[in-house]
Amino acid sequence: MQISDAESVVMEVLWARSPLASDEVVSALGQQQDWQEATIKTLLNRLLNKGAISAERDGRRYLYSPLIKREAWVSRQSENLLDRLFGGRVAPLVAHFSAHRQLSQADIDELRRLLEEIDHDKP
Amino acid sequence: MQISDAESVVMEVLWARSPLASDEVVSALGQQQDWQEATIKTLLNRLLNKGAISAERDGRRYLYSPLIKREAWVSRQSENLLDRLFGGRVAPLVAHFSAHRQLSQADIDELRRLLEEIDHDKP
DNA sequence: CAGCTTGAATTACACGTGTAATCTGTTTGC
DNA sequence: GCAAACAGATTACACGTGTAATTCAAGCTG
Repeated sequence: MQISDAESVVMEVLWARSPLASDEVVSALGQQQDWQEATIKTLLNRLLNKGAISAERDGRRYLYSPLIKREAWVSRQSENLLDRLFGGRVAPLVAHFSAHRQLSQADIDELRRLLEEIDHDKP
Repeated sequence: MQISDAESVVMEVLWARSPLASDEVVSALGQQQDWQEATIKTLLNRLLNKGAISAERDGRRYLYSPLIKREAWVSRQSENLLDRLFGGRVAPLVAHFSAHRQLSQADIDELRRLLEEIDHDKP
């Protein structure tokens, strides 16, 4: 199942909190997105048809919840990019960022901690 | 400038070796891609119109070369994904992979080497 | 009961993209 | 010189997407 860019913005709202009625989604997006209500309704509908979210009746309206997990979606996206751009390897990606974007000291520290953790968890 | 998925496949060929005539691109893709010649011609043309590649006349045909650098394109793609999925931070991305995909020992070693290198280069 | 209001569903429409087929103009073989 | 071949240019066409407006149905209000 494919989730478009605009749709993923709506998904993020529902991943953050759910279930939500459509007008709650609208107001959650009000700040950051310059969309008409109708646009958001369309996106909710498309997500519904795709089976990415569910709708539970609540009186005269629906409450929407994600059906797919953010983790799964993030995995698909990341692996896709990793495969296409870095031969499926993580290290070259990190190397790329270290060459092109400042990795903050905090980033580096966190990565180091991560690596140790991983090592300890390994049998 | 936006490069679509199909277009990027053609770009990869030209990034690997250039300049190339269209039929060379076709045969380079013959193995991995199941496209008609006409399709590849279309993609070359679109890339040309977008200014992503250049065409230098060579007798009755053209030789195509990339105008944008792979590095730049990779950067845009990666930062875009990182921003959308991981709040723009590298560490959470690595954490995600370590949780969801086996990081091989080779990966881990390489990451560790990378971190040391970075540390030494830092003032 | 007859509108108003309000959610949701349906319809709209332009644009990029994937995937070609066809046309056109030059070159080359007879 | 004329036909065949071939490279590039133009045209095609369906589908997803971004971005809505319009319509429909069901309560709510006076």
